[in-house]
Amino acid sequence: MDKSVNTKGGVRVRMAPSPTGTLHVGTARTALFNYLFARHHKGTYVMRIEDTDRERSDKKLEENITEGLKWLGLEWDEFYRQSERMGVYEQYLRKLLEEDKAFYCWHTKDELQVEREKQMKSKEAPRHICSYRDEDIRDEKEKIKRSIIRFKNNTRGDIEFTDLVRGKVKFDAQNLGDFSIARSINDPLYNFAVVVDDNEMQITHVMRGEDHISNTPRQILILEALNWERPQYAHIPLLLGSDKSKLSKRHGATSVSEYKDMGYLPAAMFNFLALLGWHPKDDEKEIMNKEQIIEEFMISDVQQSGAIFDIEKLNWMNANYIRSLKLKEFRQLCMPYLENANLIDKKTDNDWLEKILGMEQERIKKLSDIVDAVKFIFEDINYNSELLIWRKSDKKDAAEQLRELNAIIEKIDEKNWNKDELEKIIMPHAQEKGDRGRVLWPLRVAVSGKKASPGPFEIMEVLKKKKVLSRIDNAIKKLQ
RNA sequence: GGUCCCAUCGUCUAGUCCGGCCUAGGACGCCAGGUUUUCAUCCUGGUAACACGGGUUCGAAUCCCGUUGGGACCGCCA
Repeated sequence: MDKSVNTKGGVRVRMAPSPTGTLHVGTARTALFNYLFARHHKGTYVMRIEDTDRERSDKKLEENITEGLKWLGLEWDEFYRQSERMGVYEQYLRKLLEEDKAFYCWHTKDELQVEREKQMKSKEAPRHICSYRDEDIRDEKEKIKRSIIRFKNNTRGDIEFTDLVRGKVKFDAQNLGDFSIARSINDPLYNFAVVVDDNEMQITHVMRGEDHISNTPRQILILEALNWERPQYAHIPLLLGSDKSKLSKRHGATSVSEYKDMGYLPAAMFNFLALLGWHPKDDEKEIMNKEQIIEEFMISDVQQSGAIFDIEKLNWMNANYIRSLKLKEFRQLCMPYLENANLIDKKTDNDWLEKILGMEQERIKKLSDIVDAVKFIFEDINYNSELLIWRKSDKKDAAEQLRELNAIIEKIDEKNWNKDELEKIIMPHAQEKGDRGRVLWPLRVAVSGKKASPGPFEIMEVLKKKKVLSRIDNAIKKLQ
């Protein structure tokens, strides 16, 4: 199996999304592999919007795709839109027609459907070998209007190509039939537009999802009819859902924009997606930045089987990236979520906010988690009084500890109100009791209202004296 | 149904091309322990896989054949 990559003369790759849906994470991963390959080989990365289907293409979706790709950091070197290149396709379509390598077919959709079903029933390969393939209707305007253009497939035997991730792959050309290449002379179909563009844009390596593998022989036939050179192909395995079928809506979020909104960081997504189907030579380090990944990426190391999109690992990775954020960056990233939840507004003090966020930075997995995590600081808390009781103690003791704390805290000057000072005063007191939990647990629950939270002193600092005292009062009341 | 692709822990994978270093390594998850008032972090340890059957060979996760299983595609979508 020859999987050697020919990069002589510089590589040119393309990503070719179709604006008929939002940017799917699977598409993003394929785009990422193209990007990695281009950057690794210091080649050119072309972005081409495949919007030949005018009815289904949508500018809004195109924007969702380009925004998503940019967000991930996959910046391109050249940009094209197929809808703006219709003249180019027409030129080559005419050429094929003139050379009798393509023809008009006026079978109706219904006729084709019936034919297909019949073939499937009789265990044949579904294909259309057109009975009109040798008719010349050049001058019959009406008939042309009802026709589509098909490729006249006279090839016998196998079409073989070497796939960079799979090795040799071959298809029987006969099974392809006279496949369609255009709706009309100025309305090309996918397979045709791709071949023309890949040639015009001098694409050296076609790297796309495995679901395109069966299009490859058709594209090879077209390109050979036009006497063009073949690019090298690499079919990337699909991204799968937990049931091992192609990742789709029913498995959960599939759009890059959804993950962005949930608060996954682009660097984490980049890293995670790169590791799905590819692995660096060095086993140990999986947290890698863009430069390291580009440096180590080899298309020949790409896995041949599909990879399941495992949200658990993404969460772990994202938490990792969140933790490594500078506090200020973290604050800026969190603010939209907090504003949205009406927890903060333009007047909220940034230093104070950073203290709050700093408590939770290493506890959350994605930015949107921050809202629930810090809500207790901003809003009144509500909890069951049972929660106040330390596991080795009882209700009476909890109330007693809180009363003692109240007296101590009352005396602390607001000027010295910070977590270090608070700890310096309260810790020795807790230590005296022999079991720090007896004091610290009820205190922490009283100020947080939660079973699990940051430490009491940090919380007290941001809550300020007045609120702390009132929360402790409340807790004591709850215990009566 | 036809064609093509794939097959190592639950998941992502290393090892496969060039058979022995593999009593199969790493990461996520999970479990246990340590640190901590709790949670998270951090540290230590553990759990768990070569789909099956034949062959080739002194020796197979690795090569060959078959079986089984899974997936993708089969449009006047891309």
